[in-house]
Amino acid sequence: MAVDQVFEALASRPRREILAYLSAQELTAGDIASRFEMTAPAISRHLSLLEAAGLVSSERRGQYVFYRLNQDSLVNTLTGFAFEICPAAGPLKRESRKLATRKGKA
Amino acid sequence: MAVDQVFEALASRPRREILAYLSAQELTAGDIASRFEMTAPAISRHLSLLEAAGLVSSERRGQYVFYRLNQDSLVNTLTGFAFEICPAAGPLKRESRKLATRKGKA
DNA sequence: TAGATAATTAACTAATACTTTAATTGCTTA
DNA sequence: TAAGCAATTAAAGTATTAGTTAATTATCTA
Repeated sequence: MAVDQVFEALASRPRREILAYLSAQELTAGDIASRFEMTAPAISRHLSLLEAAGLVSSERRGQYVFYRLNQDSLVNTLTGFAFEICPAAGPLKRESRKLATRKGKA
Repeated sequence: MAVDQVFEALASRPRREILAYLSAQELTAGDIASRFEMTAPAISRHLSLLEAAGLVSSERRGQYVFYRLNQDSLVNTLTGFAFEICPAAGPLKRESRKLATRKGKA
């Protein structure tokens, strides 16, 4: 099950920070590495893990490898799990109401 | 930040299964242990970790210690993170629509 | 083609996490 | 108070993870 890999991938602050960086824009492996106090190989491993979990995708363009976030994968897994554990409770419902409202306004 | 502990806690299949069991009803440590092929001390450690992360609460009643799920804590953290990474995207929005619809019907 | 840059893989070390058995604590009841 | 069950804590071993440096692969450019 991919859920295992996703939660494993998320159990690391630097990996979650990488996802946050990628939420704004796609970045090269080097771009990402430069944002951390860690060597490039270490970042490369984190990226492999995130990709294996299906949370990011990579594409080589010339010398560079660009990484981008797979939003759906992340959101599907997290909300899927949240709904499994507590079907329709609390803050998520509130969030949804907010979203629904915004949609109504748009 | 509690987020670290929550994601750490979720990075374990048995711990996620414990949460799933607790989503239906509160259970004693022994009840939970009996559902796994693992010794009681091992389960006890998993429970401690879940409690430290704020995902469950425990209460001793006589000989027994009852555990229950802290739904809000789980949902808050997961949706908080999901929204941080992708503000209003995809399946969560769909989920919310579904919820909003159900609410309309109720 | 040779040299330089980007990125990954390999090999190794250090730190963490998981599980087990054994010992301990808390509560109940005969 | 002693015996017994529930649960946790302690101690110890094993395995996994995260990080480093060194070597390798891929691409670009002079």
